[in-house]
Amino acid sequence: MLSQTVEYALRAATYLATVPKQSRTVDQIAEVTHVPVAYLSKVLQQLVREEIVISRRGTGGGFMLARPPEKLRVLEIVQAVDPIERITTCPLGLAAHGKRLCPLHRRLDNALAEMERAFAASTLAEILAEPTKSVPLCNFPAAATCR
Amino acid sequence: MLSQTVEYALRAATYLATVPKQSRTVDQIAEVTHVPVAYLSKVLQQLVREEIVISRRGTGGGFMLARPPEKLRVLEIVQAVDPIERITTCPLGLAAHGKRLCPLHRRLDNALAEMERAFAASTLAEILAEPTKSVPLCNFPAAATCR
DNA sequence: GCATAACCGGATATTGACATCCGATTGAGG
DNA sequence: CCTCAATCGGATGTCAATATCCGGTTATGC
Repeated sequence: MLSQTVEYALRAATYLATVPKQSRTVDQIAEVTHVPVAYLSKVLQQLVREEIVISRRGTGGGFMLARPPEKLRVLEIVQAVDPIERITTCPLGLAAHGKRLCPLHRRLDNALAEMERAFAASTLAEILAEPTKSVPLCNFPAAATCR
Repeated sequence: MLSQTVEYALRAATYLATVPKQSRTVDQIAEVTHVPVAYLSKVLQQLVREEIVISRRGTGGGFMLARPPEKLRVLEIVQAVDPIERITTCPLGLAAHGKRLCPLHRRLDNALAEMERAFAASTLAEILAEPTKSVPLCNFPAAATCR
């Protein structure tokens, strides 16, 4: 339902949000987020192209959020790596009819719209600010307690 | 986001709902729904196993809804062919911690829950009953007007 | 009981998502 | 300007989703 790539991108972004304005190398991010390092590198490149993240090469380089966590919504990260494709025309491969969807596809598209809304509703900052008492599992920077 | 298989299963089920208690052959269903016939056959077999649809072999056989359209929810068809996998434990591959999700995965799972809710909200009967005036595109049995 | 209609199940492409590898490029620091 | 650290980009490998094919099985009707 949600692609691995989205999951990886969100983990990376969430981690970077815990150290805003600082950069981390692919290897560092991979270790904390448990994402295969080579693939994570590709995912981060996508985030760079979409200007979610900024990269710097060379010594002391790495990846850094392009904006403060308050200004980064989960939806933006999803759309950057694996966009939610809304249904805008009848998928039956029919040419000559307008933009109106049949009741079935209207409902499917509504469900997709719900997803978008849900993802647009949170920023990375909100995710990190959440109290999340009682064993903050999978939570950064408490990653050490997570294994 | 939604798999082809789900799309195909829903088209087939929606079509069968327009002729409840009657059976249609794979070829008939494939023609109306514009789904590749060989693959549709596999999808229908899945629906048979999940008791969404009943099959009969031999002359006059085919596929038929197992229940009246009022009793068939979109969600059931989705779950039959490509189940929505809710996030029940931290996906970071960590063994020794409970069932509690971190804020990030809590939100992702909430989005999945929204999808489930959206799909559970409609029955096939409701989809067919919708007024859908003004060129009922992609709509059965007006399939002829659809091409 | 034979011919025909239709689904069933297994074997086999094909395609895109996921993943790896490595040489090229860029930047920092002495 | 040389070395080292790090990303970048292209080539390649793997696997599950999609899709096809066909022989086997079951049911109908004569």
